[in-house]
Amino acid sequence: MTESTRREKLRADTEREILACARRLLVEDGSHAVTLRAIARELGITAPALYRYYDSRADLLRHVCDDISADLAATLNPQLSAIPISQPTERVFAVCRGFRQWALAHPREFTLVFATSPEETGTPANRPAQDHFGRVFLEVAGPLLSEHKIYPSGSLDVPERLRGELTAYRDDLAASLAAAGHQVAGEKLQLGTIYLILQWWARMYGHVALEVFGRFPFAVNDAEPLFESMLTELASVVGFSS
Amino acid sequence: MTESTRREKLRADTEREILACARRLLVEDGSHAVTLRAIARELGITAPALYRYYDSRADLLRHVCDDISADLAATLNPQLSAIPISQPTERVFAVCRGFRQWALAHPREFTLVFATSPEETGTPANRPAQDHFGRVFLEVAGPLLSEHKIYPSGSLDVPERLRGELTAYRDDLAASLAAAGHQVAGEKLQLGTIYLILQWWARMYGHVALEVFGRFPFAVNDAEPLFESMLTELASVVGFSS
DNA sequence: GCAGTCAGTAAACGGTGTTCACCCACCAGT
DNA sequence: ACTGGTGGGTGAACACCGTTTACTGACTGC
Repeated sequence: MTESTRREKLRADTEREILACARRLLVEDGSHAVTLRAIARELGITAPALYRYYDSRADLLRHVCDDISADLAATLNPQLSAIPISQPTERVFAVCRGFRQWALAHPREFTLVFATSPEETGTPANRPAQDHFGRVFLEVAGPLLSEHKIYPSGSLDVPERLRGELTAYRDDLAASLAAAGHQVAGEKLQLGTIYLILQWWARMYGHVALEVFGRFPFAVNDAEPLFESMLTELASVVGFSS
Repeated sequence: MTESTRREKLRADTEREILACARRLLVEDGSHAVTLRAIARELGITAPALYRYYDSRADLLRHVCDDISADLAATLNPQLSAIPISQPTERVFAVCRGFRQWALAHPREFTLVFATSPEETGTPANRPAQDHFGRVFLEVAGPLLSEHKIYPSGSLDVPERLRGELTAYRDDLAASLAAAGHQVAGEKLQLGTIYLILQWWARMYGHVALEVFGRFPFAVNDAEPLFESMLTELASVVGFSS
């Protein structure tokens, strides 16, 4: 952002150019087409020059991932702002629908960011990667679920073995929400809430991934009704009729 | 199976050797290591010789996929046979648990078969690929859900726009079940049942994929309780307490 | 025995990621 | 204004890769 010297400005420029070119190649021809030589060719430089900017192809792909998830968050946030905070359910729905729409419209980006095993890109455990989206999702789902402090309707207790990890995550989430301005009364974020968020995320992820990959057990031409009914069902689990 | 001539026997042998070698490379070093030259090197032949067996690397990978899902089915079926047909719920649970266990024990195989976008492997739309598993799952879930002819507890009607596709799939499934010996009274396979199976599959897939990829929104060391509670919840949706 | 089939080979083409030595425009300091 | 260093970019090279081509040579069916 704050490039003072002339050199730094130029460097930042070509860095942006590299990422943009990589994204274009990814979108148009798939991740296998994101090639150091292809990028260099397009920028009018040679492949080894790219090593001044990234340690390796894997490193470059990792940055492309970050770039993509930042874009995803930038797409979701405006849709979110259009819905008043007083309608948290609608906000969560907006995020979910937005995520699905984005994934369908950007299948290759989705695949790279959300459906590539960490080892393929050489991702070291906990990259921020999809965290940009995770934050958006959690910052919406968190308030929704915490403000109405609802336990799963099924009266499910949180499995004993999960309590420890869920507790750690609750603290992490609470801190992140506080840092973002949202004030959530600490105790309102119950473990059951965290538990629900996890299940919600797994379910939405499953649907979207299957739809993007066309891996439903039979050819589904239009999975939107399936998605919508999942949303209303999820909402009803939390205690809303939609 | 039935190789009559000597030549055919030899050919089938080296074909098995190729697949075995490819699988080993996949498991040990990831799919990027499954290389025609590496396979040839290991078999003591040269790379172009492999073209006598497969049209291309993509074609070979496709056969590896089939090999893997056949193995998956072979792993699941015995676990299944150990549970009497009179306990369909336990049978479905066994398949689900077996699938998760297999995926965790074979992350790279899982990734290749279940989480690779069709275009990467050049898969032409509807490969049997994961169908081997799909069949096992459906042949268990189908009877369970049809015999007890339960609608989703949430009283959800099947979305109008899905009825057509669900109907087509019901007929397909019924035919496949009949072919496998299971006799399912046609009308018992209600659309709501098919609908449930779809959601069940999406949910299980989502959980397993997230777990294999380590993409839960926070570091979950042991997701088994999460998985188990999902199973009991799914069962309760169908009307059983477990 | 002969002709044909077919697994396997060698060589080549164009592509890849990555490393190395080098060049040279620019910038800071005297 | 000269100088020395920093750093973006180059060219050649290495070791791979998938794939095609023309060719060999052993086995097979007649």
